[in-house]
Amino acid sequence: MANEKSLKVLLVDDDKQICDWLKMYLENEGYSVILSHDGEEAVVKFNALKPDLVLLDIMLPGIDGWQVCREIRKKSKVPIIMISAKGETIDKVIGLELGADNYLVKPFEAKEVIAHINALLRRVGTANAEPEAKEVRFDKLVVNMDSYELRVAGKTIDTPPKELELLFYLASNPNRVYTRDQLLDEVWGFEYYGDSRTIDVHIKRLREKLEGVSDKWALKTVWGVGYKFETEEEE
Amino acid sequence: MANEKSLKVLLVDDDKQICDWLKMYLENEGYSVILSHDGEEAVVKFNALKPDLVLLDIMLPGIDGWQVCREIRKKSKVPIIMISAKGETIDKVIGLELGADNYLVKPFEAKEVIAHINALLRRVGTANAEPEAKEVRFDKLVVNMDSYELRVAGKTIDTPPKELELLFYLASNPNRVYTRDQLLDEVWGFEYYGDSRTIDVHIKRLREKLEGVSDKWALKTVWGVGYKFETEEEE
DNA sequence: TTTTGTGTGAACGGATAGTTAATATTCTTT
DNA sequence: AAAGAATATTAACTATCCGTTCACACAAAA
Repeated sequence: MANEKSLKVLLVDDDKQICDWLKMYLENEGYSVILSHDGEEAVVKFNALKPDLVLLDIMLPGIDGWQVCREIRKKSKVPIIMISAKGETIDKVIGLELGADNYLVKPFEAKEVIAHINALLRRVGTANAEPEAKEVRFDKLVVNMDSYELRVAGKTIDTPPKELELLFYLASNPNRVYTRDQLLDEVWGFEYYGDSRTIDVHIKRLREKLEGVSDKWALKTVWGVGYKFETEEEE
Repeated sequence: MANEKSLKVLLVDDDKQICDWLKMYLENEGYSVILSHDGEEAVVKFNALKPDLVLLDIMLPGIDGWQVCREIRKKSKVPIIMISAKGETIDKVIGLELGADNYLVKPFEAKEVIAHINALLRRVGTANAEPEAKEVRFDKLVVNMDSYELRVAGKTIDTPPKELELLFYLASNPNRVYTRDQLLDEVWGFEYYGDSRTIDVHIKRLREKLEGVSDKWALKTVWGVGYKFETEEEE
């Protein structure tokens, strides 16, 4: 059950009371919630924050929910659930034809909304199962996290998971220094508590594997700070 | 945008009047409709006819809609919309948690149902875009899921279904690692709860059957992660 | 030099996978 | 419907891997 969801939900409704109420329930379910009380702002926040799902009221000051839905659909297939006090069939049909995935009529219980969100994300999750290959490439180096493979000069090198994850993380953000604690948080996981010298050992083993392969990049120590994947390449 | 691809909808409801009424509207929209008035029959028809979407009433003679939903979800991710006169939140939540994609409360207008069907199929459509290949081939290996046959170097090898399904799934996405949980979700069905060690045993038996056949591919263990079908072929 | 931080090798121990066999379940056959 | 066969799952045990820690050597700053 790998359902660690810190998924972002954009909640758009001019009724601030409902917003706060729903926000509480959603956060309680493990979602992080972005609030917006008008259409303009909703579109801006959507573009900026790339939420994983949108809860969209129709009645909004300024541009209405229909319009927001249209705007979002121009660029994105993000799951959209419309929520509205208007329960007429024609409204539902319009909403769904505009590209919404569902239409819930107020008033509703929080449980219901959450169940719908979960169901929709479950459906989408399977659909978008494999977006882009998680892979970084530099001169003679390929780290692929789909196949958990490290290839150096075309040759596959057997590498334990933690080493690979560490290398992938560093190489994903080249030239940026990370402290040992940051690496433990990011690669090992937030709740992990252990000796930060573990990092050193993994770095050492990676260096052995990558020794003398290329002069275009390297795992560098930043004394007193941490480690970085250094490169001059543009990739 | 009436997509004229004659998608099959399985409509399960014991109320024959509603069935006929909905059937008419659906066919008018270009869907072909399979009717079923009880749970047993629904499951049988589902397995036999592989509909593209299921409309499922809860109140049924014999096994009820919940049970039918569970049965279907054991094997398939087909879109399911529950339709019921019961409008309680708890019913909706249960339905959605059982794996349904949506829940509509009777009475409703046909337009609404159709809009929901279209919306859901639109959402799923992106996923099923690729016509599912029922056969994968690699050097000396053929896995055919129509005939449920495994052929190795031209020779048919008797293989139990689960083993074959597992191999097929892995080989369909070569070089990609799947955790045991993912495999249980994808091959066994997402509502399945079981010991992930089961996977190991199936892998072992597959390896016995495939041992030494080709050096162009292999079932590989990725330690601490899961399994993958590894190959360098372009297929 | 002192102090603090890093490199390195070895070793321990827990987590993970392999394997076999027993049990449960499903499917066939009568 | 019951018995039997085939398959799937679980359980128990073993083998192995690799993540972690420790100790000490070494390097950099002050």
